[in-house]
Amino acid sequence: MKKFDLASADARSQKGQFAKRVSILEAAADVFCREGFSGASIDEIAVEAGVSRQTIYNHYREKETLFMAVIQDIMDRVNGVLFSILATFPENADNLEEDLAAFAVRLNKNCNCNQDAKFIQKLISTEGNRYPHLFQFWREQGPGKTDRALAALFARLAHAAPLDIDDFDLAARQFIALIKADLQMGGLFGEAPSEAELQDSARKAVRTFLRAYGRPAVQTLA
Amino acid sequence: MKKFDLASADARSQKGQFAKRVSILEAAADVFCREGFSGASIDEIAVEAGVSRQTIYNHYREKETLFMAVIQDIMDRVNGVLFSILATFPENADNLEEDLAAFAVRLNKNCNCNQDAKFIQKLISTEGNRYPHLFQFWREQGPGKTDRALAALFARLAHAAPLDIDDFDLAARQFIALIKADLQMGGLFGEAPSEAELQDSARKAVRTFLRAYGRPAVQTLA
DNA sequence: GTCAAATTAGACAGCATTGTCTAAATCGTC
DNA sequence: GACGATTTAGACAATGCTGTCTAATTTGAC
Repeated sequence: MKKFDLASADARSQKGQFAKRVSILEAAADVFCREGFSGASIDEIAVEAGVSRQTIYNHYREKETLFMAVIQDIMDRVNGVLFSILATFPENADNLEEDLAAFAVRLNKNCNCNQDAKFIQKLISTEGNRYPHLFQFWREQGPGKTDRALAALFARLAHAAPLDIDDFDLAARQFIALIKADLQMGGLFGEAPSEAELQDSARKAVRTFLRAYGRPAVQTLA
Repeated sequence: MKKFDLASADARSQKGQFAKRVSILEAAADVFCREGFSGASIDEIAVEAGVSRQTIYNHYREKETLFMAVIQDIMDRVNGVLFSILATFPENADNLEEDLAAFAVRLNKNCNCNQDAKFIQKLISTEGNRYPHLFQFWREQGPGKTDRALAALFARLAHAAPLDIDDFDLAARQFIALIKADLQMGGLFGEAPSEAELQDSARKAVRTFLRAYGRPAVQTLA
């Protein structure tokens, strides 16, 4: 919310049609997310974007086009962030618990407690039935790909770390489930968790994960 | 969807204002869930309930009253089912994995893949911000209470079973997270999982849970 | 069968919204 | 400063929705 306001204030003061497009997309995301597709009015979006209604109709032919554009825009952004974070998955066992917990914090912060991520999650549940093809795509490109990618990363890690995993896909899904366990309740509209809570929650999740999947560490023999 | 249709068909053929109230509540639930609060029209609800629009206004003064009644109705039902299932939590360690998995299946089937449960989850995310007090209530009476109740049940079980749990609340949250791990993606609008999938998923979740929290079973000494 | 209560269909006002149109104002660029 | 493109404010028709009203019909109980 505040993020969008600030951003659109920026855009409002900037020049050029590009800035207006951005401003509209952000305001639209905000309003669609608050009110749902039918509840959102173009006028409201226009006001929040600091733009006239007609401008919106100039850029996006109709309400549905705008909606699609918003979804597409945010999906791209979320996916980009997601895969940049997957790239930081630990590769060795030097500080396994530490590294996995830090990774979990990054994942939660940027892909679960994120404004964009909340938006997608919410819109999936509200308008998912209305636009099956769009969300089919999201399902395959987003969570679907995440699970498989994470499974591969665990497989790689298992070479370097004392992990006893026989089903990497399952382990990946369970890892994700565990690190989200404490965030579920706050859900989509609660207050965002603090940094400390994120750290603590991730640490506990990883600890449980490693108790289930970690082989007893090889004791230093010498 | 089909469930509601059948139910309202029943109600339509029955007599009495009670049957009409039920029929209206069910149709309203269906339409609110499909369309959201603003997207749902009273006319649509009336048609689906097999009832005239005016009758709806007779029973529930306005749209918002009807909405509240629907939520309240479903919340009661969901909570009832939920606590009846919590009552079936295993008490001893005779068949721990088996019993926990069966419990997980019951929980998933009746509290996660349920029509009512989906409804509440969806409405929480769409209208949660609009009616904070209502959903504050849900949050405390629903998931909040579930977590604590389940924590107590694990504490009781730990007396009889070889479980190494130091934070029962955490374990309860993680148990719930794990048994939902495979259902997350299908999410709110995908096809319902088959019985076999439910069994399999629950079994794997419980296995991981017990690998994390189960002490190595005491070998029969004699 | 009678009578009161509940239900129905339909008309209706009031309002919000979408999307179009136009004429004026503003912007970016040269 | 001039000119073409963009933006703006506002009016506008069409539509759909809520909630009220009424008059006719059906239902349930006696």
